[in-house]
Amino acid sequence: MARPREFDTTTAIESISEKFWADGYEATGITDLEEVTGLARARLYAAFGPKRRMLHEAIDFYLERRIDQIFRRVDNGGIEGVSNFFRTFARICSEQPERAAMGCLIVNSVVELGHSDPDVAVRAERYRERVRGAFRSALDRAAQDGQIEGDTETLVDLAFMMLMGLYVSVKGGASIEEINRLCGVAIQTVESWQVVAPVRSAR
Amino acid sequence: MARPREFDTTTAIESISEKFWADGYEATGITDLEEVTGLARARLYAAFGPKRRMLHEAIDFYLERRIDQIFRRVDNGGIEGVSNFFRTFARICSEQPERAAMGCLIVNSVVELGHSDPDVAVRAERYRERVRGAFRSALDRAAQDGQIEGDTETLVDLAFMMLMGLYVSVKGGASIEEINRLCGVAIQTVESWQVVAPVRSAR
DNA sequence: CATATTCATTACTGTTCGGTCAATAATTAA
DNA sequence: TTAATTATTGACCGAACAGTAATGAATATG
Repeated sequence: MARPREFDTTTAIESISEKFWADGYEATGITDLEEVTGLARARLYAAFGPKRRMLHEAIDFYLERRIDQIFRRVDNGGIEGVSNFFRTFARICSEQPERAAMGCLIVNSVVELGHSDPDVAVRAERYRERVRGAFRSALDRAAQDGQIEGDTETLVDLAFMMLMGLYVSVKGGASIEEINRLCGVAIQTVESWQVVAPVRSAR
Repeated sequence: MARPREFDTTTAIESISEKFWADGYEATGITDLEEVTGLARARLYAAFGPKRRMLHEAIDFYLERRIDQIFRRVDNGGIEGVSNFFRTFARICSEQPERAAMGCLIVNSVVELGHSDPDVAVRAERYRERVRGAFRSALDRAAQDGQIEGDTETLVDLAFMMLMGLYVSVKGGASIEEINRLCGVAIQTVESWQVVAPVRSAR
């Protein structure tokens, strides 16, 4: 081999990821990516390929370094794993409102680009399965412990839909009060799944 | 006044609305709008102003002619009003999969553009209140009829989050089976709110 | 030390973008 | 009939777009 690269591709992708995350795919120009990375466009193209590839790499980074980390705390966490996730969601909205208002890079990308780009679609599927998988394993554990009864998959569906509702809401600029209320409903819903006694609990 | 306009602005806006709806704001060029309307760009600009205004008009059309119509069937509809809404959602996904995959123009716009554009934000708020208002009035009626007990607003929140979850899912290219399952969960959830007897019902 | 290979830099490509303008046509009010 | 007003037309901006070619600098291996 020859001359080594003078910048770290991972930190570059991290910056790119943040930009796409904050502004969306079409609204982000290569010039913007030059700014946030401090790299000339030719360097970006040489390292990552065309703009779409940059998005794909950005999503991969986001999946590995954000989503996976967050949902590791949900995995096998029982009812609390899921409810605490929504608690954390609310907390972040309070503590870092700007960041929270960015929503989720993958949800944003999917809604903006639809399912026409197969490379985005496959990553969206990976995301979906990571998130749902975390909910599922947490609730399976809960079922195993006798914490809940009934069909786990239904509860996974519900948790997933509620999460998407939250992402759409924060992107729409919902107030912190509203987000807190929605998260409260989500938490309350999740906790209502818990069997408190030998007798089935009410809503 | 003077020379009358040779085209109907409403049908033009309808076409524009469909294009933004299908492809998103940034991905839609004025050239695309010329195509779908059959009008030269200068005519579009003269009639509607800049591109952003065209989106605003498109959203207004969408609000009045799509959203309002759909949710009129939910207003004061009781539990059935809400559950039937989700049933209709599932049916449309089966019957018109392409159209269903477009999701919701306003959700799409909000997720793509965020809350930075105040003219989009105010329309998003109007949308939110129309949708939630329909759910609320339906559930208020249900409470009035003794069909449900407990806090209506919580149920409105839940219905809204589930709907957003569905919109994100269809945009992400979820299979018809998956959509049917998610709608089933939504319907099941809504129906679980119903008090079946003098005794409180289980989940 | 030579050279092959990769990287960095700068300038630049052609295209498409949103938006406008001047000229002409059509209409109504006076 | 004329003056005023508005709509249509087609060409036309400058700017921003994604992407590239060419040159020079750095380094690993022979």
